[in-house]
Amino acid sequence: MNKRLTRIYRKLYAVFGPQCWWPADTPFEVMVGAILTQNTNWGNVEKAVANLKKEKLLSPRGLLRAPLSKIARSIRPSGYYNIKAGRLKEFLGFLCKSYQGSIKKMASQDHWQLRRQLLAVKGIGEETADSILLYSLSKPVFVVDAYTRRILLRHRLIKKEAGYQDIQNLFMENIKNRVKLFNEYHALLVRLGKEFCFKNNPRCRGCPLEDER
DNA sequence: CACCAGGCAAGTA
DNA sequence: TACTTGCATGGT
Repeated sequence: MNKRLTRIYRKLYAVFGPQCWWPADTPFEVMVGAILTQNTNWGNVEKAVANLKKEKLLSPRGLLRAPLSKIARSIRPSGYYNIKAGRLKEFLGFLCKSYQGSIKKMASQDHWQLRRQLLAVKGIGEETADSILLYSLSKPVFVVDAYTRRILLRHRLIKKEAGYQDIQNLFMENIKNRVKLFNEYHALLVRLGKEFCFKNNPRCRGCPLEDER
């Protein structure tokens, strides 16, 4: 157990409390949200998801049936809407071909195997795959995103050359392998990042980890 | 006006 | 392998 990572988690949890991620009504909604939130503000994703619900498109069958143009129109607020509409279709194609459109069948697959399959889908990279595994299917996989990298860099826990796998391994080899822990830890890092760790403007004033650096 | 947000793929050298 | 670029909306 890495003391530093454990201490940071305890401190964040003490300050912010449980984050209860992922904010969605169904596992499928989590998967769709994971694709829509790529390099995009979450508030815009919520608007897109609301549109999909309104159009009755937020289900495997709904998205499968709908033409690309209709999906694109619905998810417009989330940005990159043409790209993302295609990515949703790609994902649906995978879900149907490999698991007959059944989330349940998908969930019963070994998660490292499933991770490889997801990465083979055009439009699903490491963060999106891991978000689906952890937040939709409750698999013990740590999610790494831009905030995670930025925060670890500022605390000198990683080098700037560290890749996704390096960062994921750092967590998975040094904290307890629990879904609940992975879930809350990543969500807390995002929470911290949103409030105190901007790209070119680290707002250290008042940051709960001020004395950690 | 500039910059940012819970990335990814494709092109280039 | 290691950059670079396109994709796009909405908030600050």
